[in-house]
Amino acid sequence: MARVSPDLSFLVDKASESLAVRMTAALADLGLTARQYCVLDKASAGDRTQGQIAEEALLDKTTMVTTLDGLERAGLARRVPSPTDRRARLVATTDAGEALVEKAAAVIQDLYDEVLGVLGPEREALVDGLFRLVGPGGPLAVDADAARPRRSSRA
Amino acid sequence: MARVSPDLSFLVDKASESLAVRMTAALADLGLTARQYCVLDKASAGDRTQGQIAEEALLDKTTMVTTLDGLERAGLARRVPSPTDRRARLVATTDAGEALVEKAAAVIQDLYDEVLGVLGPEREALVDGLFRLVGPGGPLAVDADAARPRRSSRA
DNA sequence: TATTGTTATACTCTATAACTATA
DNA sequence: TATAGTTATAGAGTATAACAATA
Repeated sequence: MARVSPDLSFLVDKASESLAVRMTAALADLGLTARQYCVLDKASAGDRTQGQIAEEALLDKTTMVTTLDGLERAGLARRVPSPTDRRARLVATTDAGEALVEKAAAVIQDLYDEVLGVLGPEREALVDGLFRLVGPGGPLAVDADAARPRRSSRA
Repeated sequence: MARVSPDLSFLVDKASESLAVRMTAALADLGLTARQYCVLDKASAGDRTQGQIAEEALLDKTTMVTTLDGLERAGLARRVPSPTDRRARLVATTDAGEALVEKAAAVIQDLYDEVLGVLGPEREALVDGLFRLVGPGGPLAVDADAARPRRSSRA
C-alpha cells in the first residue's frame, strides 16, 4: 500500500495476493480451499489434534472447527477421539482425502515451478532472501505472540 | 497457507503480513494508517481526482470516501472542486499533510532499509526478483480486470 | 482450576446498490 | 445515457465470550 521506491511493501503484497488468487483457482478445480488444503496436509502428516493443527496453521480454534466441518462433509477427513485425552480429537484423513492432498500438492508444486521458473537461476536467491527475512531471527520473523494486530484503524 | 517446500506462498504471505504490521506500527506513531499515507502520498504528487487516486491505490471509490473523510478530519487533506468538471473533486494536501507525508516517507524508507539491510548485496536480487514476478508480463502480474476474486469460500 | 472443542455472537472491513449532481 | 462522489446497507471473514466435557 505504500509508495516508496523500490516499494517493498507493494511488491510483497501483490506477490502474496496474486499467488493466493492463483492457488485458490488451482485448488478450486480440486474442490478445495487453500485453508482446507493446508489443514488436510498437516493432518495427513500424522496424529495431530485439532488444536495442534490450528497452531501450526496459525488458525483460530473456532476457524479450525468450521474448516474441519467442511472437510468432514466432503468426506476428506474425520475427527477421531484421542486415545490419550478424551477432550481432544485427532484429525485423520480419509483415503479420498489422502489422495486429494497428493494431487493438490502436485498442482501447487507445478504452480510454484511455473511462477519461479521465469527467474531462472536467480530463483534460489529469491527464495533464500525471503526466508532470511521471514525465518527465525529475521527482521520479518513472525513471533507467535505479537502476531495479531487487532487494532481498529478508523479510515 | 500451503505446505509445499520451499513454500513460496508461506514466505510471501508472512513477509507481506509482517511488513504490514511493522508499517502500521511505524505510521501509527505519526497518526496515520497505511492507507491514509498511501492516498496522501498520491495526492501530494499533484492534481488528481478522488477517482484517479482510488484507481492508482487500488481502492474502491467508497473506501476512498471514508479514507478522505479521515484525512480531512485530521487536517491533512482537502477536497477542492475540479475546475474542469463540476462533478469531480481534486484532493489537495494541506501544509500539515505535506509535512507529514515527507516524515512518513522517511520512516518507511528507514524501515525498508532496516529490513533489506540484513540481505547485504543480495538485497537487489530480491527486489528485482519480486519485481519480475509481479511486474508487467510477470507470472504474478496484477491484471486490473481479473483482480477481485469475490467468491464465497465456504469453510 | 485449566484446557479441548463447540456454539453463538459481535465486530471489522469492504463491496454493492441506490441516489444526487453533473456531463 | 453515463460518470463522480456520497450514503446506506449487506456480505464475508474472523475473533470473542460463554459453555460442556474432561484433565
